[in-house]
Amino acid sequence: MNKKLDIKRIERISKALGDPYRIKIVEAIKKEQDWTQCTVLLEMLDLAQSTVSHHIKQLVDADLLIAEKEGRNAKYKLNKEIFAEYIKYLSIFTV
Amino acid sequence: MNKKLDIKRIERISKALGDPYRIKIVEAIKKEQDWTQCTVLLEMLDLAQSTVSHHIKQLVDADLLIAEKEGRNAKYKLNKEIFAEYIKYLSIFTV
DNA sequence: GGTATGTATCTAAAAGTTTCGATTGGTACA
DNA sequence: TGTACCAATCGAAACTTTTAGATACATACC
Repeated sequence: MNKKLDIKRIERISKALGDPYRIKIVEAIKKEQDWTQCTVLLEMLDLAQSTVSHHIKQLVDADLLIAEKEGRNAKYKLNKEIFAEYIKYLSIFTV
Repeated sequence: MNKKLDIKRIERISKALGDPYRIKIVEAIKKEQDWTQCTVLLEMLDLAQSTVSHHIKQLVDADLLIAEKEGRNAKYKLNKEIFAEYIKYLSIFTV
């Protein structure tokens, strides 16, 4: 485990978090007990389905979200480890 | 102190860190003992002067850098507090 | 099988970002 | 005072991202 994040991954993660809708998505997923259904995110954001799908993809591609399929439904949860790795990287700038 | 970061500020900070040159800039400044001279950053990055100036501005506008003028020279240092606030915000996603 | 439903992908327009060269404005120094 | 120097800003081109509608694709249900 604990694979170091290179500059490209840091960039990806930062970019993924650099959008208000995507921040809302991770905050919403955080609030849920278990997995968050895709439809919950769709209803929450006043955006087209394809747009929400695009935002989710950015987060999944940055490894910030873990996606899973359940029949025709999709569900997501936070990848806490990647958030932790990102924080670990950033912490060098606080000393 | 300890002003909470709102969603707009989080977005700004994330965006500022979402570029490889800007990541290099903060890493370079981190490595310096004291303030980092603007010319050091200019020499380091193979980019036009105006482009480097633009990148620095993104970081300063996100409050990640503190800028100071010294005669006709500019110098920068990391705003450790803002990095710490950002980390604090992100840490909710790791629990 | 056919139809409905949930999500992803494609396409294209609009909006935003990055980049550079040119210009500007301020400070140093002859 | 004039010239050199450093950094910021302006303007425009290239590139990227965001957005929505249309379409595709899989799964569920009748």
